Amino acid sequence: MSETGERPGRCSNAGLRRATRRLSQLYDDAIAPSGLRATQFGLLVQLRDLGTPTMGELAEAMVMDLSALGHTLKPLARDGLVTLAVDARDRRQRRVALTEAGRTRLRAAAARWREAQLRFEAVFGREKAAQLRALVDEIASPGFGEAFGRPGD
Amino acid sequence: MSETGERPGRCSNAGLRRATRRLSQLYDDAIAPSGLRATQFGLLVQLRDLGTPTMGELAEAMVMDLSALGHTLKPLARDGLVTLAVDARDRRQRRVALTEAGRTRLRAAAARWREAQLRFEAVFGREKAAQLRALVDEIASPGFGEAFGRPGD
DNA sequence: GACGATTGCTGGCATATGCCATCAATTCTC
DNA sequence: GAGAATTGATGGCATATGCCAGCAATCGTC
Repeated sequence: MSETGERPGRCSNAGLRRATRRLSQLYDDAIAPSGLRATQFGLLVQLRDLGTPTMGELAEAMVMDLSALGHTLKPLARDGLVTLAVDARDRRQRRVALTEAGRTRLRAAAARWREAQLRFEAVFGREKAAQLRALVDEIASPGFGEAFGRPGD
Repeated sequence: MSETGERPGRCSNAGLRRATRRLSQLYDDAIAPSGLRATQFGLLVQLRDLGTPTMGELAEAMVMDLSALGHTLKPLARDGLVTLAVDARDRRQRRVALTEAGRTRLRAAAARWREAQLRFEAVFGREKAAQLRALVDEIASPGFGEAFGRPGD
């Protein structure tokens, strides 16, 4: 039984990516008619929850690179769903905000998202969906990166 | 207790994406010195396991869009790590193959990957890592997309 | 065995992400 | 308070991914 030794399992990262591709596809199919990608939907939800965060705050909450966030916001800003404004206190910072158009679009997408989410929970099982959420949330938590040995981040 | 009703949890898709970003970052940091991205590493491992699959077969195994696979292979082919060859039986098909250089690079990356993987399992916990693998593998499985209502795929 | 349907891949376009170099604004230090 | 160090964001470049519109090859049918 050398199975209990140091042998690592198959790649967790690759597995996660595969699942993400599949799931994004399913959510995208559902949300697309509203004019938002599933990714953008997630970003807008986070933005709505945070209010008017700075780019840095939003990036951290999204577990996203700051520049990546900037790129991702571009089409949303272009379409008038979000705005970027220089912060009065610290003019280096940009405050991101959801516009009225953004809120409207978000509401429309949310209805479709809800269906996809319920369908996912029905197909995958509520229990497992909850387990999965707990596991990925832990990985996404700020503490995890540090524990792994990526200080700061 | 209206909690047991139809209310969906937070977005599984968004959660999965966040975790994927974080984890990819950690694996990337570890693997990068070998000259491969974590994504490319995963692709080459899959390729090694399949032998000389057609693009379609590889795409399905990777849960990836065919054209996305094509794009992803381009830098690898450019660097001489993989080759694409017309299949003799069916000239529409392209057989993908790992070159010697590809194998060598893969071996180098595998050593680094192994460390990252063991570290992940140590930090996250073997049990939970295994649970996560099982959950994401199910989502990535071909049957899941169909069950969700995305026939064919 | 010609023709239409199907299959497998490529190319163009768009978003998703990340790294690094840079620039601007703020803070720290003497 | 001037200059150094730090912080917050942008721009350029590269990969990651997906959709759709071709194109070429194969298959099926009469």
